[in-house]
Amino acid sequence: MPARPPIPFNTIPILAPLKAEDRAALAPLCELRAYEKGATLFEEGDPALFIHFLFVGRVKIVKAAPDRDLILEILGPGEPVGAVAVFEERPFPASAIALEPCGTVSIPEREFFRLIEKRPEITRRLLAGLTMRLMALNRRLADMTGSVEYRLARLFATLAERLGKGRPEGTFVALHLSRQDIADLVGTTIETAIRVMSRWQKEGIIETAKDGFLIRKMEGLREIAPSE
Amino acid sequence: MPARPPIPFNTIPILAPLKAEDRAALAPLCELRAYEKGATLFEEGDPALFIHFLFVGRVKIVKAAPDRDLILEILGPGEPVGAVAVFEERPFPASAIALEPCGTVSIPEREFFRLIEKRPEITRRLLAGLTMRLMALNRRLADMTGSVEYRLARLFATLAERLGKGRPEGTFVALHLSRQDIADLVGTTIETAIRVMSRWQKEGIIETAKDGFLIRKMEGLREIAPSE
DNA sequence: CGTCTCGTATGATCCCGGTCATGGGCCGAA
DNA sequence: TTCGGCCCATGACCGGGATCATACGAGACG
Repeated sequence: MPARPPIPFNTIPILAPLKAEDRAALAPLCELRAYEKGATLFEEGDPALFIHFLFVGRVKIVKAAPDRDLILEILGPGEPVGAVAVFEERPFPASAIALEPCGTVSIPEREFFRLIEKRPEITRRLLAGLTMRLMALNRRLADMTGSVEYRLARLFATLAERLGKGRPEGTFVALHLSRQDIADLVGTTIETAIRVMSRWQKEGIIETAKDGFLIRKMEGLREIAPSE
Repeated sequence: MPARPPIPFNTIPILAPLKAEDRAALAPLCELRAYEKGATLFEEGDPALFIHFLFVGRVKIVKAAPDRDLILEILGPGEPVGAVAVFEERPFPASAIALEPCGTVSIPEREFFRLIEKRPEITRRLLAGLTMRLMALNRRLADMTGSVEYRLARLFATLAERLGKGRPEGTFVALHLSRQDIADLVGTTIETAIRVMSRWQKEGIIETAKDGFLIRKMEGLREIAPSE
């Protein structure tokens, strides 16, 4: 067996509390995987044999809706991917696709169960993570009733909040999303997404860069979608 | 101190595994509460001081959206109400309103934490419940992109699945919902909800009774909303 | 170099569904 | 009985956004 790269436990909050002995026991059972941009980690309907933990890159969780698709969430480094499916012992209810080059630690389902059996605090962390996602989903569900422009404004407001960097010209969100992605996030068509984005571009509210978005006028967004 | 009615632990799956001694310790700290139809258990923004467990009746969880309201879920006997807010130590993110006369056992937040501290299997059950709700929400979110008729068909299909009784004339769902409730569930206005419902009535698909709905043609619903 | 594909952009058209208005049945209060 | 609410129902109107069609720039590749 060739030398294996070390598992980056410390970049994964849920696994960070593991002690050295746990890590040593777990490490040989994990797989380290790399995915290119656009690659599929798993597809809706696949059996959930592994739980994946992202340590680099971002992944979108996509559910195929009757007509068009919908992006349920975007996960970043440190987050578990496909945890609920593994926990429920069901096939994945949605697909996971790499938005950027990604790396995951993938733990076989059986090992994962043994792990949470042994370490209750992991369960606690999972619980905390799930409740947060539940509340976020609740919000999104409620937001889905507004206009497309409203939903888009919300989207960029929360993106800016979660991963925006302050800059002299405005707030920069270092995440490339195609117009199609944007449309899938707010549940609309690519054309309308494009229309709103180009209008905002003209109005100097937001600007699309090669590797992300520059929000020039946060107030512009806020007056479209008064944040609560 | 007057004699207190016994706490119906056994009707609440999450609390059922408690042993006699736990129950004896917990009982004096719980409150038994009764709510009339239409009464408010708690309102969006209230501090989450109690976690409630329903043992009779049904409750709707409503979030006030920018323009109209949206019913996030409908909870029945045995289910926890407001668990996530308590767990996150935040104010309730939505309101809970009794759809029918309801009874709850309400446990003070502190006692609840002490409980899950002591009994890890309760945490497990919570986790299982949350993941199920998460998956249900995911589905609903994806469904929100379809037409109103599609969403309504989905609504009644899942209602029939969850609490429908077989009858010679069709499937009966013993749950009274006003047109406004129906509209809030699928995120539309009362008028369109009424329109679709009366058309379906004419087409002999569904019928509104005093105390619920009678679905005469499940196939009628299925061909509008092919269930996965 | 052409051309093929992919993402972006924009206009024309049409329809679902939101809004406004009106009316009817039912029930409890005066 | 009459009045005032509340819920259900139906019609007229109009606008946001989906759909269809077309076009343009950029990178990939023979």
